[in-house]
Amino acid sequence: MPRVKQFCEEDVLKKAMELFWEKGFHATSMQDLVSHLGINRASLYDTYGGKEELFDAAFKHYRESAVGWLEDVFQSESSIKAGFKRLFSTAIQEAVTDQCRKGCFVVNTTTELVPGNQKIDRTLVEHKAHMEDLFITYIQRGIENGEIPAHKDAQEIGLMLFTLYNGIRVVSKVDTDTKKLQKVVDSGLSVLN
Amino acid sequence: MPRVKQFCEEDVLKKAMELFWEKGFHATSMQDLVSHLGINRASLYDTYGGKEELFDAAFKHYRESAVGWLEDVFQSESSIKAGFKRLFSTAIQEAVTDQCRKGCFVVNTTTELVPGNQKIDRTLVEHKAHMEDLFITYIQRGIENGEIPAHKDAQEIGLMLFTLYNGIRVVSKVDTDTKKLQKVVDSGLSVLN
DNA sequence: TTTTATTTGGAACAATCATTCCAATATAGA
DNA sequence: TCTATATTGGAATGATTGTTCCAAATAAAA
Repeated sequence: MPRVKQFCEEDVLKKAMELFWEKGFHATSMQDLVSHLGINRASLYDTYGGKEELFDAAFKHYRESAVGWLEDVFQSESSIKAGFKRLFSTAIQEAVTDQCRKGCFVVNTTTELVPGNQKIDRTLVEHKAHMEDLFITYIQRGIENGEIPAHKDAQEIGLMLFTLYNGIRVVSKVDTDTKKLQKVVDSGLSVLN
Repeated sequence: MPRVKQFCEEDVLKKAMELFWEKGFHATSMQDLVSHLGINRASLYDTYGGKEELFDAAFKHYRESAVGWLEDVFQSESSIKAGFKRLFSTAIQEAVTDQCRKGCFVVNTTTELVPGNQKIDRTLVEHKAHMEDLFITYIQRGIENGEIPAHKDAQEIGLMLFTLYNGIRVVSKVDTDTKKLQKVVDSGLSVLN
């Protein structure tokens, strides 16, 4: 009768996420996954269907935790500028620290799989819209409470900072010079003044 | 005795570049290349050695034409701001026009193959340094001739605009809304004032 | 314990991968 | 012409791809 999975699906997704994140969809083989997930090949197909579905699940896991974390940051920081500073400095620290140089899973997937199947395309469009909305709404809040000059265009600045964020995830894969990356952030955030 | 290639190597490189650019290294098969380059499989191996060497050659072809084009733009435009505007608006137009949504070959390669073999890593580091130098020197020129306020930090702005440029190449693969992309550019270029 | 559901290891599959080889053909210079 | 080099089509290589299947083992529910 009703039964419970004997392996921890969260752990499997986490490890699958790491693999796809580091090597990309095409360069990650099912053999890689079977070797590292700690789950049998048959169970893997039984649970997820196939490589593409497993990728979708792992990618979704990444996006949800990334968005959740960002919402936390934007909600918990005392000022709008502090929120953005923490967002960017975390990205820099992640890039400098991570030995694998994985970068951002969303950016990697965008450049590898777009344009691909419609499902991935739609997912990325929706995710981008959600992220932009978070950025813009957050800036709007800063304008309303007087932290950011009222004449500023929240959408314009929000879109720019989101784009810059994506750029940082790219360039920091090649060059992890913290000082240079910090200059990029300083210059970018100057639009908030 | 000395002999001349019977196929045009420039055309072959161009077509190989298009394929690798669009689909990436791993997703492009030798069969794809043989089918589209108009050159025989044996000749291909005879001339380049293998898939990786062919990729290197095609990637080099891209970088050289891209850098050459950028140098032209920066040299020919009347003002520094006009130079950057043309750089960015060309990127936007390319993103909006291209049905394949190829994006930027350098960005795609960075996210797909870093960290990979040392050769690619070194190539990307050198290319980034070269591009940043072009950006920074160009801004420095604007400061010296009075177009850009003297108190501005050329390196800081140059690094930021280069990073933003990379970001645009990413986000424009997902969303080709010209107005939004133009806002990103406007906001980014505001640091020159 | 018996029953039912889940996981396992491993074999097997057909397809595709990058690469090599070769005999035949074509093209150039002598 | 003759000779040397290039290019061709196609077969063959061995490795790896994603996927399916199955009998044995394991674990939970009855």
